[in-house]
Amino acid sequence: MDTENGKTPAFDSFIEEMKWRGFFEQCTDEKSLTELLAGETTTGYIGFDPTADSLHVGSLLPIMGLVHLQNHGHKPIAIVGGATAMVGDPSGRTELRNMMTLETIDKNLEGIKEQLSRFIRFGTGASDGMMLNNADWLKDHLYLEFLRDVGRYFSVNQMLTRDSVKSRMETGLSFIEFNYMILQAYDFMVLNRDHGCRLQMGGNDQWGNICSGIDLCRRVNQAEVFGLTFPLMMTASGVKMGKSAEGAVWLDAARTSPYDFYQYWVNVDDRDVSRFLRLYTLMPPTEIEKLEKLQGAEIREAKKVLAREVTTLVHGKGEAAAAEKAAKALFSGGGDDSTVPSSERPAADFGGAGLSLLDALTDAGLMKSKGEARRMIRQKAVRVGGEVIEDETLQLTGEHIQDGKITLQVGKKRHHHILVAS
RNA sequence: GGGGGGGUUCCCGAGCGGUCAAAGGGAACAGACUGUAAAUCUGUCGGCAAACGCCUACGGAGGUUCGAGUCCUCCCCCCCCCA
Repeated sequence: MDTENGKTPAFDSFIEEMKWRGFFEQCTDEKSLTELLAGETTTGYIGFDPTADSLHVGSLLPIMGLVHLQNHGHKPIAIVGGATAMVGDPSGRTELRNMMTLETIDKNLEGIKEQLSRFIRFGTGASDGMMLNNADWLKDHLYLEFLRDVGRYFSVNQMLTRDSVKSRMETGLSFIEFNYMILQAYDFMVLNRDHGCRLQMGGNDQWGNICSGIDLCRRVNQAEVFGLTFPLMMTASGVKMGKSAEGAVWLDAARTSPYDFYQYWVNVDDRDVSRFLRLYTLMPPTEIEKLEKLQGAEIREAKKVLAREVTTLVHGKGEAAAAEKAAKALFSGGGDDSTVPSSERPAADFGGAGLSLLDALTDAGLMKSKGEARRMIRQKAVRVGGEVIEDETLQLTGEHIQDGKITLQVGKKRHHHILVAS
């Protein structure tokens, strides 16, 4: 099997690497799947929900799954669920999600495509990735036809035993959600039929849906296909992966700046570092194992490597280096701080009475409201030019400008520079 | 179709007609301690306001009351049981 990026993988097999890196949760038939992967270029897919026009850190795990698949010479397919997003997957949810309009979904698809192409090499070669929208084969079906051709293969009895359904028996499950499983199974069947896809991967909450797809492939295509699931990612503190103070951590630089993205990873819990290095970077095992040996405060070094690696994967080397520089300037002192999150204001704003600190904080996005800004000041959390401010009514004037900028800081970690345009 | 139980601030969840911006817990944020970690302790946690206070919120729309998250009517949604 050739590896097209020229590097020799540290692992002989995809499965072996997935296991070492912590991606492997369940597999439908590990032995046969291993044989398949060893013998031929295998096509595998993962579905992504276009519920927003950007993917977030939560999607990074499946993305990396596809990346590894491709690195081992196989062909990854990313399905964007244009059709299934209209239905809403009940897996892992407690209530019916809001339905999305076709226009929104279309818009979101574009953003996601763009992002995925930074991780996966798309093209027409044997192991080049493909991106497909399941609306293409789902949207024109007639109900009766679909029931007859596909619905006949599903046993309600069996569907009721699926976790995603069972767990909703108390809170309720609408018929439209109940059908999600069928649609996802149908996706797999179509991919198998039209693209020779033999493997579906996904989070462990997808197990039931994946199994349904495998059954359908066998029944309709007489094909043996496989499923592999990843563990559901929680941080050590039991929070869903990818949440920060400002909400979700996005892969889109416009939504989450590379600086904030970098900070997210530098700030992970000690207990998560090793796991994350394996899951979210492509570093070779020997290097990761070296970092895993670090103890105490040294773990910070491992976090920096983690942050740099992941930021590089998502935003590129340049942005990662800039974020690292900014972090160094802010937390270690000295260095180039030109890439710290900033905004611009005309010098005139600081003439006369000046600009109220409260407005400056809220405009910079450091605070959601002036009330919050006041509270923070009372708690001695706000610094201007490094000095703790205790006066809520402070006006920013020329005297606060140093080197053409005013530095704002909230708490230890949130920084912002107001660049004063002359 | 009939009967019963529900819809509360980010989440869970309590809430006698006034003292409810609403108990308690979680999450989150800040301060102390640290290592931009964890744990711990303390504080904060709808908006505007320096403050008095004003505004917006308890599924939706009306109503009764000096006064309603709390009572009444209608509507929407969810759960359970029966048909």
